[in-house]
Amino acid sequence: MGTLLSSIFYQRSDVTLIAKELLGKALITCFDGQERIGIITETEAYAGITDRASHAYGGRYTDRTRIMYEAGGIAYVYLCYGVHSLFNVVTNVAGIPHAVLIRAVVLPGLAVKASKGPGKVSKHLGIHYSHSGLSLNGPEIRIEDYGIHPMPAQILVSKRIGIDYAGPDKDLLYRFEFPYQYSDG
DNA sequence: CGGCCGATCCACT
DNA sequence: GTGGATCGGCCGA
Repeated sequence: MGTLLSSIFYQRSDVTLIAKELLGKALITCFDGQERIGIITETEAYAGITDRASHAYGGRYTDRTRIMYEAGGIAYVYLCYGVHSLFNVVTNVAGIPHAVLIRAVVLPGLAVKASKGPGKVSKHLGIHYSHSGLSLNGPEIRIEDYGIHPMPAQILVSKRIGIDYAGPDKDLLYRFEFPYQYSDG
């Protein structure tokens, strides 16, 4: 049905551009033989070591964050508030820890049900923080282009959520929404 | 090793 | 609008 995204797509340097271009793409998971699809409708960009909202701010390199330093095209998933697994797309080349948080998808299988909130996205797609590091071009997780491409004017731009600790960077306009309504065809 | 805190969500007021 | 749940990760001692 769709076409996989190339490593070139993920490894570009403009993380906000990639965050916008991920809108409308299909995030597909297959765990326990069950395939689930979500069309991405909301993203946030996290711009690496200079971004106070990023886990990699200041070059922080730990067992958890080292995934972000790998080459773009893999998943960075981490546990938030001891409850929620939050799913990110790692971007840029190896050594530059950029990432895009997927905040919302629409789920064709649930008849136009939206899944808003990054914790719910992972819950509905069966993603767990133990999946951090998996390829986005593999049997468990993949992202495809289904030919859904929002016009720039359709994309809502705003501040990121839940990062009030990030000082001046909390006001960066790094959140992107595409008010897409799924319908058959 | 202990303590603090979070890229959230839900129930309740 | 507010507060509690809940626990791995991070940092300081």
